[in-house]
Amino acid sequence: MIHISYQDPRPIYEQVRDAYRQQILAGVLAPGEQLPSVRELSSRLAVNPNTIQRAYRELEQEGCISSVRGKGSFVADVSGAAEARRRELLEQFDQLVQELESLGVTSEELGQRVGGGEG
Amino acid sequence: MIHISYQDPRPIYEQVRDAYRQQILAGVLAPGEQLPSVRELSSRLAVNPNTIQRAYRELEQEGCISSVRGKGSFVADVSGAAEARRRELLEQFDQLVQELESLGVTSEELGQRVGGGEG
DNA sequence: CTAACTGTACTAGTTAGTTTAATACAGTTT
DNA sequence: AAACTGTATTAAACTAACTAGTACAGTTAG
Repeated sequence: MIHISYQDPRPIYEQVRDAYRQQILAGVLAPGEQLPSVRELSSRLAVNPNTIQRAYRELEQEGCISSVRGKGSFVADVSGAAEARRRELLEQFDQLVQELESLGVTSEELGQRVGGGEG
Repeated sequence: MIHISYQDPRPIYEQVRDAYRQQILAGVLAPGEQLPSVRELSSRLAVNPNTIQRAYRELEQEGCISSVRGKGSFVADVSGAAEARRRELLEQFDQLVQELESLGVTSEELGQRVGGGEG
């Protein structure tokens, strides 16, 4: 299940969309697996069905899910969407590295940080 | 000078605030240096003075600038603000690394990426 | 002191985005 | 036929961002 927070400044539909995208692209939810229906999820999260529908619509446009009238919404085959997301995050990564280095953080320090506990 | 974009979904005051914060903490603008006045910058960017004032107010709260009634706004001594910003960006960095690794990007790949052209 | 600059505060109105609400239609399944 | 599914539409409420106008307070140059 996913959670939403009213403390989070992001709109609800973005929280729902981002939470499912993360789980789907990470493989937590397998291709073909069914998502809760628009009405059921809106009821569980105590928000309006339109809010959930917007999240699902954007997930479908991204290629993360496939919605079929009368049947439901299902996790899609996401190789393409995963690659697009990877590129997007790597771009953010490069920008972040650049700003951190302008603040005096060294490449070595960042390298150790991604390495975890290897060196 | 800084630029704003009406294509950018971020509010104008955030664009102004973030642009100056970046330049100030990177040392592009030296401590003591005077910023354009609220009225002058609002005129140059063709936005309302209130919008600029909000950006300046937040920069002052962050410790990046110091505003004095009647005199103007000046770049502050930013060692504290820089350290706070560094911590903030490193937290974002860690989250980004975690999400990238959940997409199958390896630590090695990210390490090479921060290193630039060293390997 | 006056004029022209500076930051700051306040109120009001507009606009855009988010969310809710209610309703309706279309396809699937039992 | 009934109960589920996604989808579309319209209206309203609410909030944040932005604009507009005005006013006040401190500084500086004449």
